[in-house]
Amino acid sequence: MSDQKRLFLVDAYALIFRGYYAFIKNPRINSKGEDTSAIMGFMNSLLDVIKRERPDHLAVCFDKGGSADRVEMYEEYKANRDETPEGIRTAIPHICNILEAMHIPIMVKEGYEADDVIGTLSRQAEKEGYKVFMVTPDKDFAQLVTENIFMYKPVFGGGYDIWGIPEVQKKFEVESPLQVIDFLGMMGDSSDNIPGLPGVGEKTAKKFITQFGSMEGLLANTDQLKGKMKEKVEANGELGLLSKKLATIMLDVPVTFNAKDFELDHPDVEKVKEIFQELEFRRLTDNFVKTFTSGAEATSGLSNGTSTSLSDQKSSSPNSNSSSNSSSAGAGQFSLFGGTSAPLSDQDSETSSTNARQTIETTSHFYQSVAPGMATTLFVKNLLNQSSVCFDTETTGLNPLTAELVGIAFSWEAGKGFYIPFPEDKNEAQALIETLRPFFENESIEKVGQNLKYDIKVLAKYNIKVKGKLFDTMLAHYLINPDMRHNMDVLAETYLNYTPVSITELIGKKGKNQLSMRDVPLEKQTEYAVEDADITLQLKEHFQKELGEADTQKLFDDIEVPLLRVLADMELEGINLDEEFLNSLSEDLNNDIADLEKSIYEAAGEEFNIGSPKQLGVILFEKLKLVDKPKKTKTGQYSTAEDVLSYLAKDHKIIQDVLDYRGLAKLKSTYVDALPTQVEESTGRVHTDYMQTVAATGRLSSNNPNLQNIPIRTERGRQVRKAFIPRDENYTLLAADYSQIELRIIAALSKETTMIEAFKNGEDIHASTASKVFNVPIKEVTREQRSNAKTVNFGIIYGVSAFGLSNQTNLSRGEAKELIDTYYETYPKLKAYMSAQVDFARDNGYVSTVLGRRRYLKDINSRNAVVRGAAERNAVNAPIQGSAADIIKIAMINIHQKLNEGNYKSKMLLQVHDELVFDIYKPELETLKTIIKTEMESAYKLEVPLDVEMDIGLNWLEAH
DNA sequence: TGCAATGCATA
DNA sequence: GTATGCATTGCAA
Repeated sequence: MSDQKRLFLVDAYALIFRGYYAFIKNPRINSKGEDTSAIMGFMNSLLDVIKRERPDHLAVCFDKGGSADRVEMYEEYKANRDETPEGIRTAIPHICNILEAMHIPIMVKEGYEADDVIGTLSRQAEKEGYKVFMVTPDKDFAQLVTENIFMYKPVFGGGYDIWGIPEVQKKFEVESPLQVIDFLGMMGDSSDNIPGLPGVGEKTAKKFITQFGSMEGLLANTDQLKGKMKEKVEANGELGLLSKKLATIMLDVPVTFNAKDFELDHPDVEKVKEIFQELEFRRLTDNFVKTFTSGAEATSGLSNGTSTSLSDQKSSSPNSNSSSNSSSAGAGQFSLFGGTSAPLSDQDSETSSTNARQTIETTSHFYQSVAPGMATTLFVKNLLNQSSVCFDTETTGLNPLTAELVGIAFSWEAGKGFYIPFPEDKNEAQALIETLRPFFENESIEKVGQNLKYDIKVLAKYNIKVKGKLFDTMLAHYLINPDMRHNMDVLAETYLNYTPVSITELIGKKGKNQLSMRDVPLEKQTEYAVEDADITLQLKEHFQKELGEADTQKLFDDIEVPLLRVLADMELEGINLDEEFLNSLSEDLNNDIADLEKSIYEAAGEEFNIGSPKQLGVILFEKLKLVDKPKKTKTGQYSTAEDVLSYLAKDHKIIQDVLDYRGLAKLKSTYVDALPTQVEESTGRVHTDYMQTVAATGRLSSNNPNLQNIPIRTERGRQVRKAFIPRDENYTLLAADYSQIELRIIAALSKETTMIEAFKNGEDIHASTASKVFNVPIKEVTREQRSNAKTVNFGIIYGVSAFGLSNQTNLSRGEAKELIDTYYETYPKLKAYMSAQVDFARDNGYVSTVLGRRRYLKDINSRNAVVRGAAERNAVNAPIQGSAADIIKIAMINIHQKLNEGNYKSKMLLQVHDELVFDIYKPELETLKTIIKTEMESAYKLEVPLDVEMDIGLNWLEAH
């Protein structure tokens, strides 16, 4: 019924708080020093609701004097609320004045909360045939929802959710909104200090509601519960019922809904303007006047007209502001580009006398969109005459497998660029990209971009191969300074003193209301996209010089840029996942986790959240007092980290159970349950994203999902690897990994002949080390000796200390020190090499890998021993880890090339630091085994041979 | 909602 | 002791 009268009831404090905190980082202070954030925030929300909904009836409800009844029931009710912030207390009188001037009724009742007032009024209005909307972000109100009463819930980033019965049912997993009370009662609410049932959180509460329907139902049927949970609930029945009462919104407050009073009529505009002016609200005054004068249609119509004519004016005379008398073909064609052109700023707006960063507003530029048809044809012709062009694709999302092209920006001259918008229709878009194919596939035009891997992947989906020389500014900067971040905004600010238009300005913050680039007006798209291309081009000029200075140029041309194409192919390829297998694994884990949970609760004597280190610490060390002097973390919590607990595990079953629980829970949530959700719908495979510029040592990293940390150490964990399977029955997985590559590198670099010989003779390096440091024949080395030697071998790579070593072994600090000393005596050159690295870093401020990849260590001369120590360990580790990364990158590039040249069906799928995984087409197996092994082992020549182990199998576990 | 702290998976 | 990414909890904004 569209003619049903609508009443809006506004939860004042909730909106005031929300508004206040929205400005918390940047509070609104007027010239009198008053903090007006809360008023501003609240008025914005109120006007927004009025403008959107044009309610017939509206009232604003406040709390007064807290809830006497609730405090009587439970003296700690809301006791942990902080005092109302100053900025909010001072706002209240102003808000009341404004509401009065707006002729909006203020509903309060001493001794009741706004919830109760709203609850009561909404029920009364419903009886009189109204549709009621409760304007509040507070989920507790869900209990009041009926067929005619709705929640009108503001969401972050703008807009509202309307919760009716179906939404509440879904959200809380209840049948009736009234069960929300039971839900809140069970789970409790820390902000209102409603205790709830101990040990019951959101998940358990939902389970109980489904099972028993209500708090009373639960309490009457505790015989159906088992173990500790049963005791716990039985013992706390009273508390449960009390919590439920506290959570219940009252419906019998002595207030009356009087339709006449609640009518939203014409406000005293002058009075409101006066108050706003006093508070120094300019925008809000305009907003208010627009909302309440001529009506919405007229207002928005007017503003549209204005903005259109404005932009017309600007685009009509683009050349007047164009930065340079652009050379060549470009200039002559402007008149043909019938599309919109981004506005150009006039320099007159007194640009920075300060050091303020330049922006699009303060810089002269010529950015233009190119219209379809003849203009585009001419544009492409011009494009093909260039020798180096920067381009940047704009798409509908971040996932290149699903993202559609919205436009492509081009720039080949600083301050100038063009934008080709793409139609939404797939066929038309494909037709348009075909006209650009000659450019992208031209071998002799250099392509410049920021994070080209992304653009290349997007274009690959349109069957476009990007050929020719590449210059990726992100990669360039990664080599110039690997420790910094490399996103374009930061680079522009650092190197060009320029702040680009932010993406959030265009499409909003991420979340519900984020727009797609497609929804952005063409003019804005053009500005944003061309600016990116322009800036990237300018950054290239900057970085090109810096690259030339060291081996960095070679690293860039021979390693990182070629690798970018390899990674793009691997990511597009993805890997096949056996989802059914993971699902069954998940069920097994579930059962085992439940068993452990039960056993832990029994030992603890109560239920708690095992996943919370905080709660666990209290149970273990305060309640059970398992240790005299528990170790604390730096924040003062009890440490429940693995190494601490495993030390205690043999004495206390509960600790072993906790460790097992953690292991299984981690396994389930991070791998078994998460991986199937990462399968890409369009390909049916899992596509990780390799980050080429995050690891300061030169390694790759993998995310969404991370396929470089799939478990292998524990029996249970490694089962996950069974889920990674070949493409189909014609394929098999092959894993090839470098054996001991880091130790081989350190042996070679240090020229430690003893160790080099051991590698040359193909000895078990850890046993060999043990035999030497413990002075026993290699055949007589014990398991423990080998294990300790292994730990030291690895420790060396990381920069050992006696402390660290004794922590990792069963050796005492003294024994550890002795072992390290003997180790250095055995391998004196190794020791010398390490010192030399540190000295080099001290003198030069950096260390480098075999290929000259640098890592700068600014703390190497720090007076702080801890900080300096860390830098010294980096000085030792970075060349080792980084050289290994260099070597496998070379191997990847060469193998990729061989696979392409030979037109093999087999594909390289994954890289895990020292391992490569392939989908091998069975008929190609023998040939490729040779190629892969050869390429990996000969990727880089060291004095120590590189050794690669390979295996094949029906899944990644078997292949390893 | 977003962030810090904690813990844990890999090489 | 090196290098990462991510799930969860609990609190702040």
